[in-house]
Amino acid sequence: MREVSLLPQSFYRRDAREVARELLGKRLRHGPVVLEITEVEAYVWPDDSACHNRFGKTERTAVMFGPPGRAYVYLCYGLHQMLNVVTNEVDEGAAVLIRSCAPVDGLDEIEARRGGKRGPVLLTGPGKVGQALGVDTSFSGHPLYRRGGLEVHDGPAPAAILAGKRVGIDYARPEHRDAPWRYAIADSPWVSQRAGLG
DNA sequence: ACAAGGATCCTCT
DNA sequence: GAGGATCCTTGTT
Repeated sequence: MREVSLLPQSFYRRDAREVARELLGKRLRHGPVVLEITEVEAYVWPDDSACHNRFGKTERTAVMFGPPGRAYVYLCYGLHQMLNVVTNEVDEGAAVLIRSCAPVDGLDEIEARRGGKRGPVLLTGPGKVGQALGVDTSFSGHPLYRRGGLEVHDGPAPAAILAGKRVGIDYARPEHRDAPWRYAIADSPWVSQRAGLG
């Protein structure tokens, strides 16, 4: 790929919604696989009844309350590895969920990990991103701003961004369930559940 | 120690 | 559009 251009830890030390919007177009890299981030969701501090921080700091969510710029990976429905990026200051539990990506490099590896599938179905959904990238809960706490292993690099800013409601959080209070904290690159085919984005 | 439910994906209809 | 897979985290007893 191009020049090494890791995002600094300071990039992540602010509100999750701001980090989420700016992560669009950036690159996730893990070994031969390089992905462009195309869709994200912000889970914010301090008041968000959809966020895992709603029970306070627990064993699982402790990394969310730690330093920004680290991975927060958790298991969903017993089988999906969900990759998040920790934001905000220490002791503030917030993160950005990576929902969809587009392939940049390592397509053979991506397709192999995704069962030989082709096209947008490869990477449009958070469980798919985790599988294609080859991450699991053992990556939780891994610093993304240092070289080695899973990394986040700079990338071209998108021309236009769409926002909409977050997906799969019907249990949250209305003001959080309906908040437009999901962001995607406009006109990208690599976006899940396009309905609801505007 | 237990029961409940989940920031999803795939297959089939 | 509906349902099952699959197991960990959490709150409660």
